[in-house]
Amino acid sequence: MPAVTHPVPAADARSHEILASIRQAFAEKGFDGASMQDLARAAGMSVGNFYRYFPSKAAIVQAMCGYDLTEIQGEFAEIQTSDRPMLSLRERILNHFSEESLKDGQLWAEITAAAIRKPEIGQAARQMEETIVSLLTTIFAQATRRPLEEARVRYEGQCQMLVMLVKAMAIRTAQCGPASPALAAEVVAVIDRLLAQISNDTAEG
Amino acid sequence: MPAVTHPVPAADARSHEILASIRQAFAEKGFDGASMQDLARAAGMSVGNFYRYFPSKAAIVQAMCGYDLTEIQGEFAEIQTSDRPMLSLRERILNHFSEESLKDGQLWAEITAAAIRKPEIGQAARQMEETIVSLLTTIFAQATRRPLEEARVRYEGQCQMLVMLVKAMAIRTAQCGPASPALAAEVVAVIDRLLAQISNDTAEG
DNA sequence: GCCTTGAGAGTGAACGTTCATTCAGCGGAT
DNA sequence: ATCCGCTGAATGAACGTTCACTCTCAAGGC
Repeated sequence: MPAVTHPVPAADARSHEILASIRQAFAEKGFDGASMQDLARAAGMSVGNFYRYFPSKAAIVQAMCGYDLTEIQGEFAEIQTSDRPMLSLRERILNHFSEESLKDGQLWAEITAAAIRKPEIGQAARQMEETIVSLLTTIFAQATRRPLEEARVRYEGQCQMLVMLVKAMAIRTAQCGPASPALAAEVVAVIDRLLAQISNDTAEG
Repeated sequence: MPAVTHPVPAADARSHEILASIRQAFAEKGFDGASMQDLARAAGMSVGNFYRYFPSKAAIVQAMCGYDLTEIQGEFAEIQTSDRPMLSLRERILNHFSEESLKDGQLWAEITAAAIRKPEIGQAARQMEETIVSLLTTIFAQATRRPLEEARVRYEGQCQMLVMLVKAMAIRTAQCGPASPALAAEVVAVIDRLLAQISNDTAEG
């Protein structure tokens, strides 16, 4: 197995399976609310064996972040190879609002709260956001035909705004149910304005 | 004492004192992370006595929401009686970004996570948001000289967007530290556009 | 003046439960 | 015979909650 530079290796298939099966239990009970017994039961194994995979709850969250991150990187790879990356990006973002985000929002609410309390988790969560910002930047650089470094400083605010908005919507959906059409329209308008602003900001004209 | 219609009376002075003194401890340890012993110690009293004021952790959060809500209602009252309510509102919103929001963001991250898990807390949190939306609506109705009912349906999306943005920024600040100037500029731009849009939407021209 | 009363604020030990964590031991493969 | 993946009972600490108790003090009878 190649040594990974991530803070948590956890890349093996079994860990992924376990992570997938405890995801819901973890989201429903929260970081402190979910006991190791709960999680082991959700994973369908004994407590002792569970400890062989995740020595602490923080490790679970870190691994979960890593897991989600690779998924997101895959999504971005698809976006980048599509023929209209900016449109494809928009579509994926809006997709996050309509479906499945109930579970995701709950999980992210928990992770966010835990990230503020536990430094190790905070680091993982922050690294996740930074990576997403970086992936967005790559797409924006491509779309505007600007060097990556220039795009980084030029679109920093927009990237962070996008990440914050998507996360806020996911959490809000988990808390209040699907957004009202009025709110959805407002959010889409902000996102569209933001993306259009970047699309019209190409180098050389 | 007059009967209050709020779900949680908790309006007496001693409860307020206790709430203020456990606020930080609660935010730092989280809903499940903070034990009743922790909270009693933070309040400077014995466990037994603490239970006389708050029979459960959910009751603490509910009372905390009620407490914050009256504070916010006071703020809105000041805004409403100022000579330029829309400007005053803008100022107050931006104020929330610069200062003190570290502690508030942490607390709100905790409350949000807990709100998804525990229905009683979810109700309190949702009621809080609804009240704020309602207060915003009142100001917007006044500024546009429209009847309240019309303003309610007309500005629903904008109000919810504002609440979501302010909360997201507070939580983000607690997690990542003060926002970069680029992000701050982006958020302020969205808010200004939103407020300007409403200011220019007066009835009769 | 002085004693009695009782209600309100406060205490902290005690209860049974659940927690994170460990580890002696199990069956099946080699 | 020996490894290996796995089990689940065991451990002590910490948990939420209760309760018998003390302290303080104002009211009221004598």
